[in-house]
Amino acid sequence: MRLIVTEKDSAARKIADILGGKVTVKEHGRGRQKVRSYHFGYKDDDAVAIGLRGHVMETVFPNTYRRWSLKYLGDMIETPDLAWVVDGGAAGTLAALRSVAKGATEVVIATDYDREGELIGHEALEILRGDALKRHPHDKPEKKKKAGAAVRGKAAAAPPAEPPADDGDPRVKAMLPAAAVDRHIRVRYSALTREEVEAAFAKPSTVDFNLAEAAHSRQDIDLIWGAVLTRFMSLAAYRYGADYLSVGRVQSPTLRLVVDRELERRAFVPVPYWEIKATLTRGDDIVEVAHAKGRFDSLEAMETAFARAQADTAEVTAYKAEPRKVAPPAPFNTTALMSAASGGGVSPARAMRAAESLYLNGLISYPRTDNTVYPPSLDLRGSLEALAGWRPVATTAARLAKQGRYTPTRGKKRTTDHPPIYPVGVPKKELSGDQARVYDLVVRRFLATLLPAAVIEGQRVDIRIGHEPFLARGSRVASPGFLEVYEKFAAKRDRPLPALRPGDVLQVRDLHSESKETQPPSRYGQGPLIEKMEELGLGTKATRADIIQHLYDRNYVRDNPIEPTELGVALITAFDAAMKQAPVDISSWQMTAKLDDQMDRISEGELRRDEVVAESQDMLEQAWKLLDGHVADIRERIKGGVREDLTLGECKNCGGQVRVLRGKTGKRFAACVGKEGEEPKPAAEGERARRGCGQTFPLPQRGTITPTGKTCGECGWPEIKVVGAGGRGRPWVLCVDIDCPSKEKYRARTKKRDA
DNA sequence: GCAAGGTC
Repeated sequence: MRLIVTEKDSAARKIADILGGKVTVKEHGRGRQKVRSYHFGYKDDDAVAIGLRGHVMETVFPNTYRRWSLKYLGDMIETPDLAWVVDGGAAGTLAALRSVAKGATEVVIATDYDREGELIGHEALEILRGDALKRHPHDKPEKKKKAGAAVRGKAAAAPPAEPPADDGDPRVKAMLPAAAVDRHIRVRYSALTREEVEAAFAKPSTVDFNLAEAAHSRQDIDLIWGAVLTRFMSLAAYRYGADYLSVGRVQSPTLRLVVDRELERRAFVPVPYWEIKATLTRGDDIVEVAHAKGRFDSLEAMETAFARAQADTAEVTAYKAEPRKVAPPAPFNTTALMSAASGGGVSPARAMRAAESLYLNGLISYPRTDNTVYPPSLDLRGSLEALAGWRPVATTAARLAKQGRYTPTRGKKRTTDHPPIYPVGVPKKELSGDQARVYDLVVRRFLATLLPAAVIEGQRVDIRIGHEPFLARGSRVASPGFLEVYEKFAAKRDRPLPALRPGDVLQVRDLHSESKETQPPSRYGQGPLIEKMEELGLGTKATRADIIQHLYDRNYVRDNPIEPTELGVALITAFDAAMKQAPVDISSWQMTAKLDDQMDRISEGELRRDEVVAESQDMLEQAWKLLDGHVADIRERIKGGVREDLTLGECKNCGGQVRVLRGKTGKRFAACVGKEGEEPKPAAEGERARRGCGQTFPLPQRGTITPTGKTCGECGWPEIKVVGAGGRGRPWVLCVDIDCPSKEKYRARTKKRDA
């Protein structure tokens, strides 16, 4: 019997469908832990395909390091004593694997065709062979659990097939004879099409253990760095428990991008400039023109030109129209889809969730991919024929389906992991919310990649007013091409000028100058940030949206476009201050670039995992020593940052600071805490001495509260902005004064509704 | 209570 192990259930099912005639599905376990296996006949033998759920092993520290203490950090760096063990959450999967592996004579590793897929394949072999550790070898065996005891987490649902008793052997019991595992076969496919899967099985190979080691080194380094620096920062700043300060190879450089941009904005000095604009008419035609020079750097130069442009009429001196081709966009990979969705108001984290549901419902292909080139094996026509049944794009899809050949666009990234994201089905019921938006986007992008370029006529008219040159630009869609379905930019591209010819005369309706200032660089939106991360190699297709979400959850950033909190700024600037003498790349993206380079060398057999991890430990040791010499500074910066994040503005009564505090029940409220350095007032009997004038206000209990820096026009108390978690929803601006007259209308409305 | 990477 052949045992085929894939990385996910959908791949196991698809492979069974392609290779087998009749497929029998068996279910193992219950509820969320349910695992399916697919049984079929293949080449005169039985076969079973089963999907793991991603990684089934993980890197862990021994329990001796469980306690958070600064005195362990040196040991954690120098002798991390990491072990590679079975992931506790994978118990259900492994029980199912054990049950279907029984009697297998051949093992086929069919995990994803990328670096992590290779490691997952290696994990499966370790477990099947009985080499995998159940727990860290230096940890004591866990005590037997009482039968029927309620245990939280995934492990609880493990069926009894995996013996719960610890017989002292730290290894998982072998599922197959070593010989059968050793002569395993590795198949590699980049799309789950008949053509590719059959070709993969016809050209078997073996697991690339060097490539798997490369991924394994990343796990080790990420854990050591993450654990040591997270503990150091948290302990340095006295932020324990739920408020810990996380640090990581990917999250910290990502935070740095946001913080650096904010610091640039703060350092920005605006430069004034002027523009001259005019409105011209001819009958019903209106033309808005601007001085041909664009920006005037000096007021004098602008005024001179303005004086020379005094006239009642304007004359067209030239008119040019040039067609240019606008190429259709490349197929969607994860980043491009996230970015496009973000532009349409769906955050990357939400878009990813919606895409996941669409994929599980058979509407789009696998949503985690780097690829932007359709593999030739893809059934483009099949998708088009299906889309011909989806009303919003039916005519375009039907027309394309009849076409003989396709020359789809190609992006720069061509990878082996999965095909680009494209529609594979049509919804039976109408979709709603994020899913509707993401599906619509995927469908339109797909059709766009198969449609011809758009032809846009760019227009420019030169006009003289008085003695000065002016101009206006316009554009006209000459041939819509892909814009037929991908109209995102079409509106902007169809702003034609009226028909004008040299010598035409127009009336000057208005001539005015505008005084402006150069603008600081703008904050990152979630879409552009995810693109920047991809460009720098930070995170992966599957993790970038989560990493950004994590920065929100840790209160390092807020709002959208993304703004760092003072805590986020303090964390990054504290690092930098400590690293001044001897910079170590601990919070920069170059650290990842270097790791990538070393992983490539491991996969080529030039370096070993332990060498790369050892080098990384040396680097961390240097960084830690520098940080350790700056504990007090780091503490002060972070405390200051947090205090600033909680300070809403000035108290109208006494000029003190209004700050967010938490009550005994955990509810937050705003209170005047007095001026900086103010002495606490003598306390009444049985009460604590307090600073400030005693003024308090209730606050909304949900969302992130940020001061706007302004005061309310009606009541004079500080104004705040409340934004949902993760930058979701529309920000709500209000003043802290609950009795402010500006709230009358709102209150009247809600009262009526509640009544 | 730590990371990032898979997947649900």
